[in-house]
Amino acid sequence: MTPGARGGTFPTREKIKEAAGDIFLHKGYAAARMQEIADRAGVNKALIYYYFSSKDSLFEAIIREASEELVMNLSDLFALQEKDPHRLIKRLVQVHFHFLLEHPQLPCLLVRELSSDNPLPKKVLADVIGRFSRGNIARLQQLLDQAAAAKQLRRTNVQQLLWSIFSLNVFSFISWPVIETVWPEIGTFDQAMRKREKAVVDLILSSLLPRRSD
Amino acid sequence: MTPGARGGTFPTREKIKEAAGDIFLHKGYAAARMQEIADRAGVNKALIYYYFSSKDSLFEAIIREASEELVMNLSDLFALQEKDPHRLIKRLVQVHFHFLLEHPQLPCLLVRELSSDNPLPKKVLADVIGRFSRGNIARLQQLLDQAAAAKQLRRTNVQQLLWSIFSLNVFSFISWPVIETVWPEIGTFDQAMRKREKAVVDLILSSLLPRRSD
DNA sequence: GTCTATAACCGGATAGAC
DNA sequence: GTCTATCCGGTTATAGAC
Repeated sequence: MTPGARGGTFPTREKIKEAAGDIFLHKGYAAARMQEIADRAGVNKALIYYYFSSKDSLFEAIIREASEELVMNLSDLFALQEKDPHRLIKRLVQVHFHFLLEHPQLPCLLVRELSSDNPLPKKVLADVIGRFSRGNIARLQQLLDQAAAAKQLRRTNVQQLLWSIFSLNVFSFISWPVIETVWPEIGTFDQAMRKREKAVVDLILSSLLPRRSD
Repeated sequence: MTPGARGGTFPTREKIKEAAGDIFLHKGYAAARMQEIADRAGVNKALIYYYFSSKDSLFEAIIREASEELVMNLSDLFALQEKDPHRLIKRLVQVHFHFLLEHPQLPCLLVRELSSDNPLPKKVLADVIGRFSRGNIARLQQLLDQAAAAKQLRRTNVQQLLWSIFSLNVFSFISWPVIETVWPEIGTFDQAMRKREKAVVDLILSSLLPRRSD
């Protein structure tokens, strides 16, 4: 029987997954070494192959798990049935941003692997976003259209808006190593990210409001 | 004597660099294979080592060259001495976006390598951005402050603004493989990027304008 | 379940002929 | 300058003892 099939807890398997997450996230697939994963997990390298059939299948387990968590977070938000688009979008930006705070290296990993030959990360991410989109996007566009008709917000394309939110949030984390280097006075990671979250929320919400000239 | 030291043209060396650019950009450093670079360049693998001492030095040549080009583009823009901050920022977004259109894979490469152990990409990029920043940023902040004092624009932090522009533009390209998959009705790469550029310019400029409530 | 030992392979780099 | 042939270290993966 495959280990893990019966549903108890498997500390060794979990330790390996945790270690693999750290290493893959930090190095990317190609540069990650099974020996290093084994060392960090405190187990023998051969033991990894007892639980996972190959480097590939271990990698898949890692990214699939992280992606599932994001979908759940976003779905929870929409389940709240917030009616005010302004507040909903503010929360959307914040929920996404805080998810990234919990997984600051995930965006780098996905970006690294998205343009590689390995089709797996793209498949997983497209699947995740696709599941989130179904329903939620149409509903958000409807709220935006109503608010625009009432002159409360500018007319806005929901896909471009989500693309922008996604870009601003994810890239805040991806670009951190560079920002830290070229702009040291911004302070520690935590300080900088608190400021950054405010700036992103402010940018997105400002762009939604009607202009003085409207 | 090192090949290339006398300044003539070196078609083979150039062919290798071009091929290496394609492969490194597509795969990242660790996954790139010297054999594959040789095949694409149409030369023997050993010949690469005649022109470049190692995989490392070939990689450095590639990213340094691309980065230099971006700095030149941005410096040209600021050399124009545009006085209207609204127009300057619009041009800034567009120049950066069009540079990325010419090098659509560069952002992915830099992101991939930035979080790796190789310190080179970070050094190169920090150097490039640092050189652009010197002077230009202070001047832009001054223009923004003047416009804010005259109530033409909202009060804006220039670093957060540049961070946002950088994020929106770069991530448009990085996320393309995903966007294309989850949102196929957006059309071809060219069509989508034309629309995306408009959306980014619009988002940034909207956020700068005073709100109706100000 | 966990280990040691090793097979099998791959890829960067070099030697040397032409 | 360009090629063929090869070396050598490192990495994934497996065999088999305990």
